Amino acid sequence: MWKGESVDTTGEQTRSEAEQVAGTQTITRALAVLGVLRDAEDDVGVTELARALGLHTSTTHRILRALASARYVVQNSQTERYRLGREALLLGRAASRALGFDAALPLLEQLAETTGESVNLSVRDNDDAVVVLRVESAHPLRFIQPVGTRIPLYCTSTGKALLAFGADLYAELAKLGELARLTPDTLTSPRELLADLEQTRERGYSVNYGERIPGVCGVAAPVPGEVGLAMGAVAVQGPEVRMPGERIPELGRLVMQTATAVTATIPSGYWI
Amino acid sequence: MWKGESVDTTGEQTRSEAEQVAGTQTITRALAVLGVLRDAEDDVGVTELARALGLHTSTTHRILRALASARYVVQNSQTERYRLGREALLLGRAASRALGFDAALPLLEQLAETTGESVNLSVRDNDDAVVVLRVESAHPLRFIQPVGTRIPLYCTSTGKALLAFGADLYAELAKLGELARLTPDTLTSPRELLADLEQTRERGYSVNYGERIPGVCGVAAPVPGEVGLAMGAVAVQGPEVRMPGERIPELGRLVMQTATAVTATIPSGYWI
DNA sequence: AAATCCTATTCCACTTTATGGAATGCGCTT
DNA sequence: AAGCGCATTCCATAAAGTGGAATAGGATTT
Repeated sequence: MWKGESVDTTGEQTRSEAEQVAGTQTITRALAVLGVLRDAEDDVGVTELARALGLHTSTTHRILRALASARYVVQNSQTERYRLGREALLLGRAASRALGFDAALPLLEQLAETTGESVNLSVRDNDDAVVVLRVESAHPLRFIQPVGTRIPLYCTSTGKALLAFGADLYAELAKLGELARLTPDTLTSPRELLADLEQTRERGYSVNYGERIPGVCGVAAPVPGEVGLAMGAVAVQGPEVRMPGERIPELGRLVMQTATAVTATIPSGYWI
Repeated sequence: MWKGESVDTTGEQTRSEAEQVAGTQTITRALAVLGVLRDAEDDVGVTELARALGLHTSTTHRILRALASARYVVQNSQTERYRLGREALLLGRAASRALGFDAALPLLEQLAETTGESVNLSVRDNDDAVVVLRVESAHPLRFIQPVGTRIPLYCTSTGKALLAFGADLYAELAKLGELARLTPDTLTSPRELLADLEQTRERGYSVNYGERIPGVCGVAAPVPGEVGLAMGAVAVQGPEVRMPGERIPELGRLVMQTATAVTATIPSGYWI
């Protein structure tokens, strides 16, 4: 039944995620359902959800009912489709407090005020970084990156800070694969990137000058964890016009200062 | 085994919650674990968690491993205890967006600025209300109520708005039980409360003048849902000194206006 | 310093629980 | 009017989670 000799279209891409943890299939599936809902732009139907995860509609429906009865998801009474619910919201608030992000926010706010630019805190997530906390610049022209945004490692200040101050730099570089050219300034050769990362290590902060999005710059510093490796990164981002070359060292200094301060707000013994 | 002839201390209080949804025991248990972690002040150990839920440590541990491998919880490397993790945070952000709270926030912010007082949006949750969105007053002396706070129905502006504009007023009143006297101004008789609620219905907004906490006042209006009943309430809260009697009608008008505007931001077809 | 207690964690036979094939009913399109 | 796609329900099957028991480590007590 599980091998699925009758079903041929689905049940192939799911394997890699689902087989991570043995003995807890149901929970893993439920969390996968929440994950799809999290990334969905709009409401999702049972069939659509089942297809995305390679599950049966029957199974998916049962999972959704469990989640709905706990109010982690809500069902649209008209379309019968689902989206995240109230309890998911409250869980997030509690997590923000538990992980010390509530305490880190004022530090980011101060950095945003001092520099006048958007500030965010990101952490590593598999092959990307993901924004977990942010403060927006007050300028009409500002850089926006909502919480939850996934950003590539090789062409962003945040990503380069995580790489440069993470474990196993060379292994990481080998894993990156092709460095797609996103702008004329993107570092597309491993050699160039390595040189940039070594410079980042020396300086203590990373710089991105339009390598991912033309006209957008960033300066980032690692948030040191228990063993000294980066467990996250604080970045200041804004348009090139407001971040001329001569301003970078000062921004670097400020970002490093904030990143170090953020460490103290994050409960020790954890690796977010 | 499930009846537990050997185990006698646990497994009694759990029944009521766990038996709600049939066919999804595992998920319900996992969500219950998340719920305990959500409400916990500090990190929680496996045994403690198991005891709180009437589960076996073995089961609890397996659930935690599943949640941890999806990063919904993290384990302290030193104490081996657990707390909420990064994915819980991101889920909350997505839920906030999906439920339209991101859109409602600016409306509350404007009300907070206009009135100078703390503002929150709350929804009904079983026998209480729960704060889902809030904006704090800028005053040094301000009323603070973090998101997730549970507040009683009978002695708060929010709660009275939910009661007065909810379904089945008389059934609700009967369910309330004893109206504990929290302050000299608490309405402790059903008769008084009913009169207040009827007045609330006529006015369109509810008023709490130190009925729960001495010196703290609130004015709240219902957020009308699809069928006209309150699906939530917007409240302005502050110290008595800044909210004299003659200011109440104006506050009521503003709160009603905001509450109505909030309705438009919440996706239709849902009942948060 | 040994003993005791209380942890988190692992293992594995058992059986409860989730599974998914099939069927239903509804609404929309062909 | 038939056909499709959807959410939903049912139920025999077996796979998955369960929990008793055992292990190992740390902290506190004797």
